[in-house]
Amino acid sequence: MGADLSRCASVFLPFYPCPPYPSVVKSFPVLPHKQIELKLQAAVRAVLPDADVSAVLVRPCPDPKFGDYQSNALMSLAKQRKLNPRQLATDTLAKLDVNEWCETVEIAGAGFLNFRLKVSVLTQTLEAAARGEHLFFDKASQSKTVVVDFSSPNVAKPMHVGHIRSTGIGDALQRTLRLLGHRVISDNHIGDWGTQFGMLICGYKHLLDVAAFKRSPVDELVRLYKKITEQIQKEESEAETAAWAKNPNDIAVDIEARDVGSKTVNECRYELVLLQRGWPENVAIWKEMIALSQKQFDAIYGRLGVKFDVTLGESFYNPWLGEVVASLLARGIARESEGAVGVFSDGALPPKEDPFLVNRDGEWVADPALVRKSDGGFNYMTTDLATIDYRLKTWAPDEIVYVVDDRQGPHFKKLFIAFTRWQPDAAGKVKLVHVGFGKILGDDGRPFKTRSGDTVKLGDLLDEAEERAFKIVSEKNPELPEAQRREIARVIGLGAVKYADLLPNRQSDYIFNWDKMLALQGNTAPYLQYAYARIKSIFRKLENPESRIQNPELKPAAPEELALARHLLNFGITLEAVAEELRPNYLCNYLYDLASHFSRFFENCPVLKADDAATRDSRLALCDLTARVLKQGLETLGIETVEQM
RNA sequence: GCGCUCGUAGCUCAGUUGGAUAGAGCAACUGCCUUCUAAGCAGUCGGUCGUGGGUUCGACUCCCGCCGAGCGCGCCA
Repeated sequence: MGADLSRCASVFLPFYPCPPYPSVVKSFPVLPHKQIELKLQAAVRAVLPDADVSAVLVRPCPDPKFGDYQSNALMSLAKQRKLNPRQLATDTLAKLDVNEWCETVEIAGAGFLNFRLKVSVLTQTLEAAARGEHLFFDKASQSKTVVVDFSSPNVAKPMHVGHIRSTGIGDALQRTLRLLGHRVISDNHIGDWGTQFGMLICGYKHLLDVAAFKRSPVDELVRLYKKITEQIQKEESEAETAAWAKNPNDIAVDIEARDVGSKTVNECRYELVLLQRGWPENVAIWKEMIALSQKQFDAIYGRLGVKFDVTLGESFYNPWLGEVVASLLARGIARESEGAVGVFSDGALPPKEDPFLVNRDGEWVADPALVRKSDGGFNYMTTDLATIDYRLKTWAPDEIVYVVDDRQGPHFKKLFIAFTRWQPDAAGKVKLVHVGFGKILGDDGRPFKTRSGDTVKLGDLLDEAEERAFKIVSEKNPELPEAQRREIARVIGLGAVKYADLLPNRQSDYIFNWDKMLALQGNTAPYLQYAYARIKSIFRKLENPESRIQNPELKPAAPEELALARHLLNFGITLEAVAEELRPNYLCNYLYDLASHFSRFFENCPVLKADDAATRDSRLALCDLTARVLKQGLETLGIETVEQM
């Protein structure tokens, strides 16, 4: 890769289509809690003109007996300023006029403000939603551009269970951000470059089973990789044994012998060099491997309904890597050490927080981020630096989000600091975020494998999920035609798997369990889908479905109706929290609560057989709104719904 | 050794700027299908939030010590 393509990256950038900026119509917030919040912030400013009111928030009450919404911001504000919290609350209340939306505001406890929504406001908000004016969330007041980097499988390897987390979380995040009106570029940074291609090409040239390769290319590549690895190990240990026999007293000899003793290792290195220098035969083989792997990735993404705006693998950045290292050297960010080039600590941070230092036996020693190996090859740190540079120049994002395993935390810490030192101005304009997640473990607490010790392929997992769901669907609804049962099973099975992965806090490891992952009871996707299907069933039994919900009047009166209605209004708060903290599980829990509220309503409040027409129409409208939020919420998690199940 | 993450009910996990009596699912037990889908609802049982201190009007949440688990720590990604 000798050509100097890289003096000014932007000149050479190929064109990749990416989503346009969404048109954001700035309007008054549709949700009452937001309007109360704005009023409250104004009141606080009136009392404390220099206060930062961005943390003055209005949240749902944990217990309805306190009211609908609360703010506890005044207590922390009072604490910071050593004021009496109740006095501050009283003063703020004097400046606060929320009569338009609330009953009398109460000061409670140490200084909580409790707001109780007027039923008329609740009703108006619901009716506006029923007319299609909103769905309980506001678009972001400021649209951001966010690059979401997720999934990133490796070429020549099958996607396995380990990929669900990055893929599922990343997809849910991109969907959430888009829903809130942000401009998202989802990028699949696939692993299509690296030393393993030396081995793969070597295997391809000598050991390829053409028929097997045609049948299942990735499986054959995995076999080749294993075969070559075994061969190398065998040759190395033979060389080592021979060397020991010859020279039993020389401790160093075995290491050297291993290194030069394997014919295959040298062949692999040679093939890698040929590839790196652009030898046509090797490049063609490499490209074929990528194309065939991509086909398999696409099959999985198709099933999962995951879409990427761009797929720019590691190799895409090859032309810039030399320039990156040269630039780092020129600016004194990196230096040479033992033949390699690395970014070292600049001493700006205390040793404990400095990712470029590591403590060994009480001494802080250098732990550099290598950007060029002593053999001249580049490291993934180099690629990642080039990638940030490219993304900034191409899309000018406000944020780049990496949905990657927590174990790579130290790498990202180094990467972000290295980039900031390299390009301080550019770095100041972007927020770089590592969205880490825990491991999937087996029952034994060790990384999850099949009984035979292999990793579980993602495709097999999805098959199993659909199969299990099909059995249940067939038990529950034997009268449905098979094609429909298959389709229901597909939606239920995939939904169960995705939801089970999104529900736990992403940071924690979780123990994989088939029954749990494919469970169809309790806090699971099928429970939410079931609530949706029950609503749809009501509408199927209605004579004139559309005519009844054109411009309905909402009269929530029963406790179950009111609780359901109030919960609908919290959809937006939840979506914002997901986008802010990049945690899709908040949405899972919101939707589970929504479905629970609906189930209670469904048990206690007859809809079609309501006492009078007005109540029936009001309840129908409430059902319709619940269905719309459930569908939208599930869709935002990447989960489909069915009309009947 | 050093660093990071974590430790909440028998099991698997939530717990939204530090906030009001710590929640759910599974498992166990008890009721509810001639009324819109029982993949459901109602209820019982079950926790000194690893442990000992500290900060605070208030701590599962923040700080420190200890115990226990997992992960990471120069030329793989």
